[in-house]
Amino acid sequence: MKAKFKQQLREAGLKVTGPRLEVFGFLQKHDLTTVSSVIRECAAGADRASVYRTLALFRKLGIIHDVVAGGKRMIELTDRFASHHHHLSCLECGRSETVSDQALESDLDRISKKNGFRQVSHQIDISGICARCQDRSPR
Amino acid sequence: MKAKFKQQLREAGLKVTGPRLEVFGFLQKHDLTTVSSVIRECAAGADRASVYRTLALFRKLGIIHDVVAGGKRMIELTDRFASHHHHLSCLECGRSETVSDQALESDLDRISKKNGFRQVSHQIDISGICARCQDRSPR
DNA sequence: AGACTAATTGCGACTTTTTTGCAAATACTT
DNA sequence: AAGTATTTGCAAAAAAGTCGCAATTAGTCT
Repeated sequence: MKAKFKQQLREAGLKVTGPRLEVFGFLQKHDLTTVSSVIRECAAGADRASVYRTLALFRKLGIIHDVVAGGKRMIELTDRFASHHHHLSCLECGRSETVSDQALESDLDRISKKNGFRQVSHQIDISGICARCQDRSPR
Repeated sequence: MKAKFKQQLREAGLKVTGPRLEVFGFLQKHDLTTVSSVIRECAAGADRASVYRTLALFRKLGIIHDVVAGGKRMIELTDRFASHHHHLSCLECGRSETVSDQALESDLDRISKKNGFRQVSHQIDISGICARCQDRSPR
């Protein structure tokens, strides 16, 4: 996966640099994360400004995308660098579970086609209370 | 709809004020919008700080929620004040179309149940190229 | 209608987040 | 190993969001 990443950069005439590897590595370890986490955790290997520039670049290259999970803005690797999935976000504990569902995917395709839309990507976030939190504070 | 809004405020012991009406009215007119648009367009009737406070309040009261459309962070009225729907966002022209689909909704219910999740809300964004933009710049 | 009171506003100062210019450093080519 | 275009870190600036507080206002009670 890291090889594919390097290849994509080189094919675009871009350099494989320390900050880019650092940020990419972090994103691989923490699939769903925030900009401020990346800044904080990559501080040793990448200046704040470089993190912003790197994230902007990754976005443009389709390496990451922005999503909302549990009402908060997050970033994560796109399907090319992580398996396609969606999120169930718990509003109480903040954790996000990952789901994949074929029927869901077909519906989204059908809807896109019906509207003459050429789909590039999609994202789904289900917010609610996870099983564990329901047990802990029953209602 | 505006009556229901006023009622909700009063029932919560909150006042119906100029800024709140102004912001609510703007949100009704521009379903999918951004914080900065609200600030800009409501400047006459609400100070920047009041807009932030008002939006925070609306969020807490479940009057608005944050969504991502076409990769950008937007806000819109929740289902109670606008009919439930999702978005097809064009990455080229930036416009968003609205869709409702029952099969999709059932999928989300099924997925939530399967994971023991008590669903509170969900959001979907399909990003791509709309029919019009495909015609204009064919590929 | 007028007075009372708690909620809300606008303002300005402030913090946080994001962007930008530029000289120095670095990755890649030859 | 040198050459070059890209990228980085830094510092400064712009943009976005927050907060305290005195003044104002909506709703209530007479």
